[in-house]
Amino acid sequence: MPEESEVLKLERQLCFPLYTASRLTTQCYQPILQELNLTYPQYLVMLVLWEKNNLSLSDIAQKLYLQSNTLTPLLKRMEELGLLTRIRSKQDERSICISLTEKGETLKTQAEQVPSKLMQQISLTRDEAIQLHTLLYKLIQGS
Amino acid sequence: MPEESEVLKLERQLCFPLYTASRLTTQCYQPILQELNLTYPQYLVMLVLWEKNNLSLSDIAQKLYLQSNTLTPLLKRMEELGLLTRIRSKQDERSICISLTEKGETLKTQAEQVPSKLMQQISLTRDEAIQLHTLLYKLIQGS
DNA sequence: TACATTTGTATCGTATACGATATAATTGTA
DNA sequence: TACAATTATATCGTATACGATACAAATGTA
Repeated sequence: MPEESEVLKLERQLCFPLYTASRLTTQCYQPILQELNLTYPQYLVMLVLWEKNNLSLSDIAQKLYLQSNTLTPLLKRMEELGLLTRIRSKQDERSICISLTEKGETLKTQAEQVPSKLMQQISLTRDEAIQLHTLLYKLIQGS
Repeated sequence: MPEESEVLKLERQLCFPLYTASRLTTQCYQPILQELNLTYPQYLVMLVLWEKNNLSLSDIAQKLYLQSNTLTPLLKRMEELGLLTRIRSKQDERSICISLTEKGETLKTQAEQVPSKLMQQISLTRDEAIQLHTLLYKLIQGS
């Protein structure tokens, strides 16, 4: 059992490198995504929609583990940017259907360069990246 | 080489689980830290100060990879909570010395329960946690 | 069919993050 | 020693995050 004075050391925590690696990685995206005029969370929404268009807010929320209080304003900004439309569903008036505009669809071609550009900046081998990927998903599944 | 249509899949990205794991882990802290009346970034500042008191803002910034535009308001709030003091250094009037108050020092005892409480909620084995820790620091060092 | 419950979004308030910029103190240097 | 460059914080604007709550539409049920 470690001493009391040890358990609170910053370097012993798992959360801190998680939080920091996430922030610094997002910062790595910034110059790349700036060319697409997207923020990082906006890019995530685009990834979801490029994969499957015409989703409800709650579909996106579930895929990204985000809530309406984050997504509603985020999607409104993306609508203002002309990337997508937000239309009330007729089957269920509570639900909102998010669809890519042509501009949003077209952006995908440029975005295809993003992942490789990012991986070039990252100091992990391919194997380490896969390992990290696996561990992170395990952590997420348990949350 | 993966197909174009594959490279943008959400599940292929490293950044997304990193971002999500970080957010969800921070959410795990929330009920635990609420007992200490601390937010997660405030807790990080406390970890730094419990380890070494009387640091400048830039010392803390360097350890947490944060900037003054994040730390200044954060530290002001913590000052209002009575956890620390912010006093201009006499040797260098540009610098500000952050010191724990007695209340801030005392909180450490309660905080010693936090790491184990958190680890109980996490779905990783000890080995996996160590592995993840190592990979994350490698990622951070390269940023 | 009234009505309580659930569901899908939205709103509000607060606390980060961070790029860009400002400002005052300090340092380096001709 | 004037003065340009650097350094340590602070301020501003914008965009998330998220707990708490509101609200209307849909659903379940007596």
